[in-house]
Amino acid sequence: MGCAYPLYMAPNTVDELVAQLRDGGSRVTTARRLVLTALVKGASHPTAEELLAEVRTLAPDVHASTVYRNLEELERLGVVIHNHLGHGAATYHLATEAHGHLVCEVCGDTIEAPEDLFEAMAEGAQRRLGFELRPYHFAVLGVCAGCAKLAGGA
Amino acid sequence: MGCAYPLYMAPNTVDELVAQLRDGGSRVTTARRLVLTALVKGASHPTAEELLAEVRTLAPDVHASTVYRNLEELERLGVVIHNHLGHGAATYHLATEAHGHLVCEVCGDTIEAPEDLFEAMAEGAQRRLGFELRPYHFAVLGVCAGCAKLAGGA
DNA sequence: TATCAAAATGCGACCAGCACGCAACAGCGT
DNA sequence: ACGCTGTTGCGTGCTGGTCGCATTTTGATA
Repeated sequence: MGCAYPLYMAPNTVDELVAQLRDGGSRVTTARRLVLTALVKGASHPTAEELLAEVRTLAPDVHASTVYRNLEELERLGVVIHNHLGHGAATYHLATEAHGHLVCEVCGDTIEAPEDLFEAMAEGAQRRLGFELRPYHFAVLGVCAGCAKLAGGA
Repeated sequence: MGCAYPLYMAPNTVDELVAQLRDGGSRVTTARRLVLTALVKGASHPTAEELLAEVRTLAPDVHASTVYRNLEELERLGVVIHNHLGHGAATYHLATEAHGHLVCEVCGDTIEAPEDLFEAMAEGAQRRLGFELRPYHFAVLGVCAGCAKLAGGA
């Protein structure tokens, strides 16, 4: 899997991401550039389908499988990361924006977890089970403050 | 894969689970009884499909959708719980055996997490974000001791 | 023990999300 | 500008699961 490690602090313009593509030996195509553009400019946790829609606003003939394959390739190159925020489609973002997610099971809201939230657990899992946590790939679910209040009050 | 965790010896006989069904106002059918039997006697984290196969060894005509609907109903009654151990199909177990899961992204092995592993994180999420963790529904992924050793050595 | 409404089942159609094989096309080193 | 080879569009297929509907079964009541 992994190639290069995600940089800390990448300016992440489309041009720079394109350069990463070239460095990785991949070709730069219209569809690919548009996928990257959508990732840079679009909403924060887009699904493949949302990215496709975004891409199609500029290039209506791009096919869904192209987006899937591009995302796969971009992930192989360490440019993007996908994660699973509960049921349903995977979501994507730039690798430089890696972070854990807390997802509310009630309202579906996604909170980006503070860096250090997983630390104690990661340390415990490592020490006690030899298990190296990767808490970014799958979200941790629960109930957000707002929904907990509603449920408690009702 | 050996799981055999010392649960608190829940007296989950099929008969008792059937009684829970009756108490909940549901009817007791052959298919339902067989699903419960498969959950009690079968492997530790069966998917719906595996349960179906198990059920069909005794009642070959049971339909997949029946198993899905039964699992849904059993969950509604609080008899079973499903969780997601990474990609692929959901897995089911009796509600009395609720526990978190650590799943190895490399070999797919499932470790049942010690009760207290999530405590610090749950406390932190609660205090800092008002987020009430429910770490049981979705597994936390990572790399198990064996696979980490292989990767490190190689 | 027979009756009967409601619940559950079998069956197939259908859905989302995604992977894949293949022929045509296009990027880019030369 | 050429040609190798990576990429695309398109259709097809797969897994995991849901839904509508006609038929069967359950279990409360008579």
